[in-house]
Amino acid sequence: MNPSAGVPRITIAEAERYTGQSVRIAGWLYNLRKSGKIAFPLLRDGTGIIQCVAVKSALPEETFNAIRNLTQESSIIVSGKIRAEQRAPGGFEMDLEDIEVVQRVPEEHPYPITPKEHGIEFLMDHRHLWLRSRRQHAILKVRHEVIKAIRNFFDSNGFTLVDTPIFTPAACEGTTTLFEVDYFEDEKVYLTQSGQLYNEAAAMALGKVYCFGPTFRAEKSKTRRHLTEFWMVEPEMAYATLEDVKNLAEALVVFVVGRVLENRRQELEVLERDIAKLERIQAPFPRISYGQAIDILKSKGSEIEWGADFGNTDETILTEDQQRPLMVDRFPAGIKAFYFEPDSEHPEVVLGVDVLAPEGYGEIIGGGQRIHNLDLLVERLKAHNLPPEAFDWYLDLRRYGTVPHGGFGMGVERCVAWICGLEHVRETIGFPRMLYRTRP
RNA sequence: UCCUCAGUAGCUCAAUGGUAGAGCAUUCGGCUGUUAACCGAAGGGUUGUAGGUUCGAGUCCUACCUGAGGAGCCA
Repeated sequence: MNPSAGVPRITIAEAERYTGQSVRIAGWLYNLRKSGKIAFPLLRDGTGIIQCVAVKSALPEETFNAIRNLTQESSIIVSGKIRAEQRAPGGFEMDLEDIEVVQRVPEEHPYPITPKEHGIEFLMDHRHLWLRSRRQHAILKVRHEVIKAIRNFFDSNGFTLVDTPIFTPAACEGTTTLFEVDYFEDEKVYLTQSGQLYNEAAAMALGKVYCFGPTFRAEKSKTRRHLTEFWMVEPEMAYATLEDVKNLAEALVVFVVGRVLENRRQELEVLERDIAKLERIQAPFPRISYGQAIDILKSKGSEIEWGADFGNTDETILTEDQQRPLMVDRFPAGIKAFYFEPDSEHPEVVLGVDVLAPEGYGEIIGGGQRIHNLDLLVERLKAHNLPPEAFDWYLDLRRYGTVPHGGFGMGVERCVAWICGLEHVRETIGFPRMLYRTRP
């Protein structure tokens, strides 16, 4: 009979509430410090880390030896009494009374990720184990909070979730390279790069909608800001103008950052994020036009000319002295997708907006107002060398009760990388898919 | 796709063209309050691959492979 069988099982996050009580905790050995007659196993269980104390004189010899001989990441269930302790990290520790070793990691194959430094190649090869580290744990918790906040924001602001297809015929926008997939006999489909076109149809049915799912880009981008598979949330609103889109994007970013500050402060501290910088993320965000951005870039020494898209260094220059995200709108038609509504006062620019995160994190949001006039849309399709017959259903939306409408897409990984203050988006998702990495 | 850099013990890194080393990890021994614990000892290597230069190559040259950073493209 296990003497601790009747003891309540708790998580480390709840430990403080059980001070003075005997409990059981199931987890993994994070680290073990030991001397001849006392040992300090650190246990993690996914909710936190707690230090246990095993004293030789207080335990059966068999139990003490089992603890002393534990290896890193062995799965164990411990029981003992929770006690406040100044010397323990976190302020609480468990006086160990009994231990059940679920699996002892054999020393012939010790846990590869030691408490010392590792290179990125090694860590990425061991991503399935790396997730157990304190830092990766914190990032995934923040990611979850960001996603939860996004859904809360839209759900409580009158939006309906309408999932859009992953398999799509041909190009959505005709710009980026897509992943091609065999679809039964003789047919090719492509992995989605955006749900926007479908969202436009859904918005005409439900008013305000959003889709939230994975997005695929077959671009051979090899930078700290790119994944081949990433998550994007895309709201779309009927009867909306560029101004409405900008206000929505601003409100979303403020809300998401606020939620992370409210619920994930501890994780931000693990990540050593400068929290003061996040606390400054309040409306209103600075708003400039593309033309003003070009003037600023030129005044700061950039070679850029009107009509060109921003490079990464341009984005950095624009945001380097910004404390809040920067909104840039009214881009030349030539550098944006076919569906952007032209500015009625300046037809050479379109009503698109990009939101650039501070601290050099680049574009986290892109969107704008869509063309609602049928003839203009057909004209733009032709100008972009896209076959109008491939967009028959999309053009229908302009035949049956067309209205001004718009929306945007926000990249979750870039957003999480910015909020967490990470060097690279590859750490913001459980198992990143990149140009030269699809395992594990 | 292009440019740059790197590849040495399980991991992180040293080594003037001249006997391949250290810390961590692992094993053994010591230690009753440790904080990436500490102290002592041991085992652990076809220096990414294939050629070449040289009396002699981890080091120099060529090609290739793998990875990283950046550019372009994009969220």
